[in-house]
Parts: sequence; structure tokens; C-alpha cells
Amino acid sequence: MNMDNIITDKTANDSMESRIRDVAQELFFRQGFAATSTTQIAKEVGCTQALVHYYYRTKENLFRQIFLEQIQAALQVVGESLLSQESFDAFIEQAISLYFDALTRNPQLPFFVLEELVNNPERRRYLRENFVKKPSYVMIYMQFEARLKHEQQAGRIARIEPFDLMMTIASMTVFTFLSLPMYQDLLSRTDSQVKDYILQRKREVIRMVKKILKP
Amino acid sequence: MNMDNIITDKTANDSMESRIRDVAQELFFRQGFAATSTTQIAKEVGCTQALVHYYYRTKENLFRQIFLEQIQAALQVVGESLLSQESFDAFIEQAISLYFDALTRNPQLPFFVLEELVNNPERRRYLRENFVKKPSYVMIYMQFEARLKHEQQAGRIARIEPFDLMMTIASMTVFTFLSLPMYQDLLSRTDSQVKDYILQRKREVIRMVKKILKP
DNA sequence: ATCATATTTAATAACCCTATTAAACAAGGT
DNA sequence: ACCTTGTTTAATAGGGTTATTAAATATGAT
Repeated sequence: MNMDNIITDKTANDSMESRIRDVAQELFFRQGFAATSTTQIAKEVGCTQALVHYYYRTKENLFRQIFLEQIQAALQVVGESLLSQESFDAFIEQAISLYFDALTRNPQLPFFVLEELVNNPERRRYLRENFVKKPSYVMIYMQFEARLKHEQQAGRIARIEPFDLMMTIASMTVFTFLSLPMYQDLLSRTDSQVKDYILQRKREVIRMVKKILKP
Repeated sequence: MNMDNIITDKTANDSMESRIRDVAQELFFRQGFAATSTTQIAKEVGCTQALVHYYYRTKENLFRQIFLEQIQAALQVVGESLLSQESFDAFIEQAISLYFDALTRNPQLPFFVLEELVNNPERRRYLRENFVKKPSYVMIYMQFEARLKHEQQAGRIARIEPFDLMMTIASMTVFTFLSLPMYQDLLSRTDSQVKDYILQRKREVIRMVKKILKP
């Protein structure tokens, strides 16, 4: 592998290594870990299956790399939203909007993460070791908690546990995208109708959360 | 297969056929379709793998049977909750409570249904043909819609689209259980703590939905 | 006791899967 | 031109997978 390569943006790089990574990601997203084979990945890339193993040695390895990157990117969005210095209401609005936009760009992400965490204790352990323990991620939550408590003491918003607020926002955001294939298919919606639906749902979620937060 | 069998309750019946079904359900729930093999099912039942195919011919067949039963049972709960003749607020409270209780008894159900519907267009088509079209299920939704509109015209609750209200309740209920393994594992909670958490979350969801519905 | 019917097993065909190995091929440096 | 290093392929070991088949075993009815 050429480590002198100036281009480090993996998505822009079209080397075999990154093409395998990209195709693998797409297939893991669509089908999950168990239903995706290295043979299928190779076929879709247009190389031999041995090459997939040459670069990543095992399927589990390839998966983990993608998995961590995705989780990291997702947590990044959550972290950034907390940097807002505006009023709490504006911050909540901005945060929800940011989540919706991030997931609109990557609608399969919630399911991908869920699938591999729900029925895989080993991966949850891996996640706990690599992220939840990390001070930076603990800090993000504590910051959110402090800010909420502060607003409550000032009487500007209603009493609600920080964890409950977080879960409520996560629920409504994530579930919108989890149920999207059902929405589209069962109600026979076009892609453009789905886009409108997401925007409309975003507005509605913001409205509802604001109402919940009213003192 | 003995069709004269008086016992029709499948869970109480310990014939090989139903034992296979029960074990298969447990494994499909825990691991999903792709990660579960008929060999594993047979091993857990204590019979040969050929027997699994003798009764159900294909793995897909066995899966579908379980899948339909579960969806049917889930929709049953939704339907029943609408029979309530109490005030709208009481009805909402009762409905959410019912969903939470149903899922507490069967916490893997949301993920099981999701897993197989999200990345399987073929199963979504199957579901649409078998359920969404059925007049009884259309009726359930229309009943809910009519009742909500009626309350709104009377000025007793705030303006909100029936679909949005339904999605909101579904989001918060379903997501609680989807995220349960993460909650338990990442925060190192005991089973009893998890139980308390579910109850607490149920109360909170009811409280929030009521607040959203306030005029 | 016999016979039909239902249940269960052993054996196997015909795959597909992961991972490794050795050999072929490219490209750049000297 | 040659050698080194990195890339890619063909071949294959050693599994596991679904599904079918024929043969063995139970069960119940007559």
C-alpha cells in the first residue's frame, strides 16, 4: 500500500482498497453483515475475492473499519450541534434540523448501526471500550445536561430529565428514517414525495419538542 | 400432521412441528434470518436438520409463517386499543400503556419486524398484499383518524395530523425497545433497573404526548 | 397382525462461504 | 536490465449451507 499518497480522502480515492471499502459499505448498509459475502463484494467491485482479503484480511475486519467510521461520523454530528451558542430553543431547533439533514444524506445509517448493535453483544462491548468510555463523548453529554439544567433553573423551560429529552429527540429522528422504506413502499410514495415527507416531519418534530419544553 | 388435534394453541403444543417453530422463532428473533441456519435450529430442537425441512420445506417458508403471526399479533394490539370508549386523553394513555406492556412481553419484536422489512423489498410487498390492503386494517386507521378529527373540532385537543400523532407514539414506544440492549449494556444496567427504566419511560412518553395534545 | 400413514433419520447433491497460498504481473529505483 | 516492492489472480483447503431422497421407525385403524 502506497503510504505516500497525498490523497487521504477515502471516498475520493479510487484505488482498489478504497473501492472495496466503498462497495462493502454499501452492501453492509443494504443487507447487513451476515447477508453480505466477500465474494459478492468482489464481484461488485470487479476484482477477485482474494483481493478483499489481501487488503482487509478478514470480513470482520473490513466490517469493523466501516462500522467505527460510521459511528464516529454520527457522534461527530451530535457533538457539533452542542457548540451552538444561541438560545436553548434555537439550539434544540438547530440540533434536530442537523440530525435530520445528516440522516437524509445517509438514511440507512440508523438501521445499519442498530442491526449490528442489537443482536451482537460482542460489538456493543467493542463500542463501549472504544467510545462510551472516551472523555470527549462523556463531556458532550455533560455539557448538554448542564445547559438544560441551567435553563430549567432560570425557569425558561419545563422540567424534564436530560436523558428523556435526548431519547425523545433520538426516537423521533431515528424512527423517521427506520420506517422510511415501509412508508415509501406500503403507501406507494415517489422519491420526491418521500423528500417532502421528511421535511414536513422535521418541522413537526421541532414543533412538538418545543411544545414539550414549554414551561 | 394430525389435524384432529384438539390442542390448537401452538405454544402449548410440544409436537416436533411446533417445537421447531418455537425454537426457530427464538433464533430468528435473536439473530435474524440470515444469521440463523436450519442446522442450528435442528441442533437446538434436538432433531435432524431434515425434519425442519420435512415440516416447513424451506427456511423461507418457516420464517414467513413466524413473521406473519408476529405482525398479526402486533396489529391486534393496535386494533384493540382503539376500542376504548373513554375520553380521548384516557384513550391515548391506555393505548401507549398497552403498547409498552405488549413490547415488554416481547422486547425483540420491533427489531425483528424492522430487520426483515427494512432491507427486504420482497417482504414489504408480501406484507402489503397480506395486510395493508385488508379492509379491517384500513378501518382501524380511519377510526383513529375520525376520532382525532372529532376531538379537534370540539376544540378539546391541539391541531395535529393523525399520521403525525401515530408516528410520534410509534417512534417513542418502539425506539425505547430498539435501544434497550444498548441502554442496558453501555450503561451497565441490571435487569431490574431496565424494568424500572421502561416503566419510567412509559410514564414520561404518556406525559409528553398529552402535553403535545394540549390545545 | 397387518397395513397404511405419518414421522424421523442418514446420506448426499449441489451449492456458497472464508481464508490462505503460490504464482503472475506492474512500476519504480538504481 | 535487474531487482525490489506492492498488487492481483488462480487454485484450493476446509468449512458450512439448503434441500432432497430413500430408507427406517412409530402410530393407529381395521
